[in-house]
Parts: sequence; C-alpha cells; structure tokens
Amino acid sequence: MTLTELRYIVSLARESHFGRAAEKCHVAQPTLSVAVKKLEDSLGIVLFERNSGDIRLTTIGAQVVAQAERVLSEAARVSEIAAAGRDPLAGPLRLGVIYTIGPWLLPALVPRLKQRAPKMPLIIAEGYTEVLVEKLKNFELDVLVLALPINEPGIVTQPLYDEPFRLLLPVAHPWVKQKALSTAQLLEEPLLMLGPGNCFRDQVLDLCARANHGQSPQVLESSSLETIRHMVASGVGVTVMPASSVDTLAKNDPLLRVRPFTEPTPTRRVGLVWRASFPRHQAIDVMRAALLDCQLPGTKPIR
Amino acid sequence: MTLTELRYIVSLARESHFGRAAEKCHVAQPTLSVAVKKLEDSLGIVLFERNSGDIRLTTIGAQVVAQAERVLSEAARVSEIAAAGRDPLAGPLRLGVIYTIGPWLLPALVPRLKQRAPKMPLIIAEGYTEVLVEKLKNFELDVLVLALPINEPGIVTQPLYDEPFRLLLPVAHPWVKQKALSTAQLLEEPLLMLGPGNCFRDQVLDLCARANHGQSPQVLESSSLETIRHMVASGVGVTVMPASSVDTLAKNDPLLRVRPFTEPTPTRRVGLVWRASFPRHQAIDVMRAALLDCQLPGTKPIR
DNA sequence: GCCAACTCATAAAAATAAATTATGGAGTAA
DNA sequence: TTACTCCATAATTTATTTTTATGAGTTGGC
Repeated sequence: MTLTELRYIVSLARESHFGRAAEKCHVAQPTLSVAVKKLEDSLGIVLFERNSGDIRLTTIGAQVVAQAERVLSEAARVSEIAAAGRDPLAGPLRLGVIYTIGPWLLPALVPRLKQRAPKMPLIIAEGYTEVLVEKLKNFELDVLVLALPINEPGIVTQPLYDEPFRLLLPVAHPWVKQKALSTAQLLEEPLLMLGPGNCFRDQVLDLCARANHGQSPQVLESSSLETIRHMVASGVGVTVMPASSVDTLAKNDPLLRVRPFTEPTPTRRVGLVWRASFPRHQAIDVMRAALLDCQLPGTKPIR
Repeated sequence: MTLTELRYIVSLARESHFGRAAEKCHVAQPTLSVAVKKLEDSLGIVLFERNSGDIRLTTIGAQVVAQAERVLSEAARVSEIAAAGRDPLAGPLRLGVIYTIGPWLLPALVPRLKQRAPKMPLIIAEGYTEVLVEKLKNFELDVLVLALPINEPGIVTQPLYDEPFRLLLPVAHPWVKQKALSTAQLLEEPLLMLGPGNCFRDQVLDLCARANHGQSPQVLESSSLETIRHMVASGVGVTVMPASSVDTLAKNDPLLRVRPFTEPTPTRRVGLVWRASFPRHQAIDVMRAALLDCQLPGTKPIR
C-alpha cells in the first residue's frame, strides 16, 4: 500500500470515472487502472465494481476509501508541520550561559533577541562550562555562551568579544591610589575567588601563576561574584572580576573601586558554542547579532 | 513523501541508530540513509541531528515523527478494514424479491441463510421485476430472486427452480370435480389477476392468449395474491397462482380448492439474478444453496 | 443495425525510484 | 597507532511506476 494508491482510490471514488480521476491525479488513465487493481489485489478485496460506464464502490470499498481519506489527511499534517518548522527562527532555542556571564548578559540579550526573532522562545540554563558543554553534547542545549577556548570534537565555537579583567578594591584600600595594577601584585593581598568549576576561577589562578612563577595567592572562596563583591566592600580582601560585571556597577557603589590591570591586560575571550550538526544556522546568526548588539561595558567585540 | 519513508524515520527515531533501524526495516543501511535524507530534503527541514555515534531528533523532527506514527497507524487501519472485509460472507447482502415469490420464500429462506452465513445480514426489498432490476443496475441491490428470463447487459442470471401454475377455485365451483384443467378453459370464467407491473400477471395473460388464439379472458384486478385468494374464496371468480403460494395453504382452507393444469403444465422459471461485476461470488453461492434448500411446495429444482 | 464515441483493461516500452553492494571518511576506544 | 564503529556516498542492479499504443465491450445517434 502506498500513499499514491490511496490518493488514486479516493480520487476514483470521488469521480466514479477512471479517466477523470486520472486527470485529477495528473496521470494517465492506465496508471490509475493498474494502481487500483494492484491495491485491490494486495488488500485481497474488490474496492470498485466496474460496470460498463458505471463505477461504484463496494460496501467494503467505501470503508476503505473513508479510511484512506483519513490516512491522507494525517499525511498532509506532516507537510504542514514541516512547513511550520521550516523557519529556523521559529521554535524554542535552548541557550546555556556560564555563571560569570549570565547575570550581566541576559538582561540585555533577552529583549534584543525577542525583537529579532519573536517566534523563537528562549530556554535558558546557567551553569559551569563543563556541565553546559555536556548538556550541549547531549542535545539538552543548543547554543552556549562561555569563555573560550573549548575543544571538543563535533563542537564549533565562534569568538564574540574580549573582556578585560579588573581589580575590585575596597574604597579604603591603598591600591586605589594607583591608576592601574599589575598581575604580580595579586600575591600581596587575600584574593577572593569563585569555587572550583568556574572557568573564571581557573583563569584568575592561571594568571597569578604565570605572573609569579607558579606561586599561588592567598585564596578566600565564595560562591558567586555577587557575594564576592559584598565581601570586597566589607574589606575582607580584593578580587579580580570580568569588566562587564563591574564597569558600570562599581561607579555607583561608595564602598568599592575598580582598577584596570597594566598592559598586557588579562582578558578572557567570550564566544558562542554549538554542535557542528545543529541545523538552525540562522538561529545562531541571530543569536550572534543580538549578542554583539549588547555591547557590555568594557568588552571589545571581535571583527 | 511515502509511507516507507515515514516507517524509516519512525524506526530511526526509535533506534537512534541507522544500522539497527535499517535492520528492523529489513533493508540495508544506505537505503535508510538515503531515504531519510530524501524526506528531509523534500520537507525542507532537518529531522535528525547526526553526530558521530549519536543520532537525535531535532525539535521539529520529533513533531514530524509523532505525526508520522499517526499516519502509519491510520494506514494500518486500512489493512485491518480490508482483512475484516475479505470474507465475502461478511457484510450486508441486499436482496430483492418479486411480490409473487417473497411472501412464501422469505420465511423459509431467511433462517437458512442465517445459518449458512451468520455474519451476512440480509437487507430485503420486495418489488416489481422492473423496479428490482433497475435497483440492481443502480447498485442499490446486490441479488434478485425473480421469474426468468431477464435480458440486460451486465446482468447475470441462474435458474433455480421451475414452478407450475395452479388453478385456485371456490370449493363449490363445478371444475372442482375435474382432476386437472386445461389453459383453454380460462376464458370461460371471470379471472382474478394481479395489477400491471407484476410479471406473473403478464405470464398468465400470455398463457391465455396462447391457448385461445389471442382472445383475452374476463379480468378482475386485485393488488396481491393474498387478496385474490380471499376473493376466490368468496366466489367472485377463479385465478391462476404459482404452486408455492397455494399447494400447502389451500388444503387447510375449506372454501378453496387447488387443481393442476393438464400437460403441458404452464410454469414459470425462477432464478437468481446479479450484476456480472458483483464480486462476492461466494455470497451468491450460499444464497443459491439456501434457496434450493427451501424446496417450496410444487417446485422442481433445476439440476 | 451500423458507426462513432467512450470507457476501461492490457501489453510493451520507457522512465523513475528504490534497493543493494562496495567503499570511504570521521570519530572512538583499546 | 590500530582496529572498529558508524554513517554517507557512489555505482550498479532491481523493482516499480508511468506512459503510449491498442483492443474489447457498450452506448447512443442516425
């Protein structure tokens, strides 16, 4: 049984005439004759009684044709679903963002994306890089925004912007008097850091190690950048933060001061990440455009 | 889009593995690969994300597969309906019988048929030969029982039994003393007859004309054999009746007597009639067997 | 009653489509 | 690296569908 055969018998039942039915199906009359007979043979029943000049459905034929119409209408729904899904900017997009970007990026990103792709609802997850990448590979997420580099087979990345690191100091700290600070100084003060798993923590630790021949700073751990900020404000220590999280905020905070690093400014490269096989390229394009449009403070877009 | 392609994507969605899915479909793996890609192309969407060692439905693919399952289950219903209808002894059979046979035949026929084909409900119509044949040609009836011959293109007949005519007389009639009567005598008495349209009327008229060089009898018309019987009983006249309608009945009626005709006994040949294209031959066979089984009084089965 | 028109079935040939085998590239696990 | 798995592709074969050509059986007009 084929959909074509079903279309033929439905048409024949409508027209009661092989010639006209064939015409409606855009085929020659013998095509219909042969196909109907083939279907009858394969079903083991006679669907149409053929009298000279008169074609009628048998009792059982009428039932089969009615069911055939049901099949065809369900098949038509397949095409409708496909047509509706043809727009890559329709249907949900599952976005993952790391903890040290999400809180500052998403408030800017979401409205911009809603404007560019109103039929594409965002499903957002925040998490550690490792967890997000795992979910990406498991098809639980479609796109990630995180710090590069990511090296996984089948995973594609595209840089979005470079984001310099800043030193966040209590207002009364002696370093506040300096215009810029070097990474070597990081060993001199208790350094507030995120817990393990955050890529930003690793980047800062790496930074210290590089600047100080492998020596580690005195570390105080905390669970979020927000908490760390409060702790810095209360004078517990200093910390390194991504520019976007402090460049606007800290100006309005009387207890905090932000200072840049001396050249070469330590930086993280933030990028877009997706499976190479993810088919909605246009959704990725729109996402990138919306992200670049955000222009988070201190960040330098790439290209 | 073909049912085969839909089967393939459903299988692939189930197995998440081209090789296994192909195996379940009893085809080689490239068959499935090519078919899935062809369907994706024709729908204009990607149904499956292919990552090395990992196949997943896209969002839209999941919707398409769900709908494909619906199509396939509806298609399976077509085969089920066909299978149920494969038995020619299932499903209603529309039977037409002429007025001068029905009342005596049907009480015997219906239970016999119910026994031989319990899944074949009878839909019965009584009528004039001409009307019944018209309904047969219009596919409103499937089989007829009537007096032969019938000559219509596309219509097939088969004789069932010969039925002699009888004279029905009031008990006090002088002819009652005779063992048998000749057709020539029919002109001598007022003859009760059915109205126009009944083939039996035509047969009796024909009989008289033949026996009397075209002379017509004195005719009294009535609407049914039943009425005529009562009129004969009341002494209005005599009548000719088919054997089956009088051979048992009249013996118990004190007001009536039945007499045969002298040789050659006038007779009607009763037969089964159907469209040559009617496909349920077995239903016809069962019908014939049941009819011959009835053995109406006075009738002589053919072969 | 004959002829033309019509309708459907059949056969042979052509065009498509579907399947198979063979092969290759990419990733993966030992 | 090496063998292995998995899917895609290509070439070929096989099946299926469709077409054109034709014929048999009816029908309806003249």
